[in-house]
Amino acid sequence: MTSVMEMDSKYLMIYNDIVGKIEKGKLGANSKLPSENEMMDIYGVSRDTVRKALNLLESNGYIQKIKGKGSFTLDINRIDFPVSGITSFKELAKRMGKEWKTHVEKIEIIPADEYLAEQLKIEDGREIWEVIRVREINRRKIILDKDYFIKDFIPSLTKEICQDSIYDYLENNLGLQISFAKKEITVQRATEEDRRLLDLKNYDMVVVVKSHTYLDDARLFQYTESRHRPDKFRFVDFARRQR
Amino acid sequence: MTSVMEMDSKYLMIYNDIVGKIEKGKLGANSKLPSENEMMDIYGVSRDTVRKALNLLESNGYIQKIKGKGSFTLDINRIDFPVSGITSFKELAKRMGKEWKTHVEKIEIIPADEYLAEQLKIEDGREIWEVIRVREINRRKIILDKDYFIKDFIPSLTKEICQDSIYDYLENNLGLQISFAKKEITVQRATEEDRRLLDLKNYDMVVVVKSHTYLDDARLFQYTESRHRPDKFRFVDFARRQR
DNA sequence: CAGTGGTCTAGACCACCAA
DNA sequence: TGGTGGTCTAGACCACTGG
Repeated sequence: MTSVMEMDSKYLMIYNDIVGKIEKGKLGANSKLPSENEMMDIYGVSRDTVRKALNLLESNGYIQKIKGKGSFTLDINRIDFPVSGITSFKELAKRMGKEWKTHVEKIEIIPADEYLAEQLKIEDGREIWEVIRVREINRRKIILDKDYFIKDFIPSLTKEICQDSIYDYLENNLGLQISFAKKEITVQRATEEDRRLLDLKNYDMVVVVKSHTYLDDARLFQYTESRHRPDKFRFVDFARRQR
Repeated sequence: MTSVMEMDSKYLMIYNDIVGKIEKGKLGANSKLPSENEMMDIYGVSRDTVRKALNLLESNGYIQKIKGKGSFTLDINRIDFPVSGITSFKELAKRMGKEWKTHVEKIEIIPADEYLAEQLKIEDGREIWEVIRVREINRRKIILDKDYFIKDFIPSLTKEICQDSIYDYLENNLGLQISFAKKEITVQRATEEDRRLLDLKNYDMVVVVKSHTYLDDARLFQYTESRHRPDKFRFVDFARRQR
């Protein structure tokens, strides 16, 4: 209904400005950024605001701050497919610039069985959406996505929405704010369903990414199993050492 | 030489205090934390210091802050094997409380070949340490770790160090500060070496985790390939949605 | 409405680094 | 030594939640 007012804060504007410069190559690898004091003048903000932007850049792997020396861009190749984080297939595919397609195999309201009820932390038999989609990249069916949403959050769901992006619909039409997810990556024997729906070649295993996704107010609303052909799976992560 | 003075800052003390309460179960799932104003009194610090602690808790998946309502603990099961982040096998094994053992297959100084030179961003032929270790858990050889360190950072290396924890040695004896890493997870066909050194049963694939690890001052010093038996591999991640 | 977290400011002192 | 980032403070205004 109401369009979300996108009022970016100052520190986010600085963050986005520098991210842009890094990704567009205006700031090469290992460049020294202006000091925090200089940035105060450049952007006309307080030091704390500058620091908020720099901390975000650091925790997202764009820069490294070194006490007494300054902040430096990292030469990590951030362009290459950071599956880490919460990103919809559509967002990802767009970034990769590959030819892609989604086949919607099933959209149905079902009562939660024991397993799904436990995953979604609801009572047995509560109504949930089951959405099964096959992702095709470069004309090969490579990913099988099985999504389960608690019905209460999503009154209606159409094939068009599922073919485009469900996250897009949730965030821009229903006003739901997706906030965080817990993910688990394992490797399993392929099921009959995997073999039927995917182009598995002669592989007998699939990579399974299970996600529990939560809203802004910490309510769990989605459980997903994303099943990938092993040779086409790649997960890139940036991690900082915990002291 | 000099023992590192561990002077924790105020916000880290608050962070650790709350992490402890959550992990010891003193703060159950979905508990409401005191408000930021209350915490100022409780800990006798300024609001900004409280907020730094809370932001750390939030980005590490311990709590969720909700505007106008408060901060709440998440019921995410943080005990279960968070392979995410940078953690040595020893640290991990200790946490899991399983029976484990490390077999050191090889410690050698070799000249970097073309591939390793590229991975470590050094010239061909520069001296590097090659350390090959097999990790045994519950009497099964499950992980093959192939580590490569730039020799300049590590003058000497012994079997004892490799059997214990190289990270421990680097941080506590050489005074090197490990800071961040870029990781990539893929699945590959098992090599002859994998089959020879691991108990692969009848699996013909392995999960390969490649890491580039960097020091505090953003210098790359390590490249690692960690090769896992597929059924024993599990990677758990906590991710926040990027706005 | 009072209380909450989100942002921003101005100023202070410290530890580290390079010259 | 002067410049850098790291921590901490006190105060301000805002937007959002609840009763």
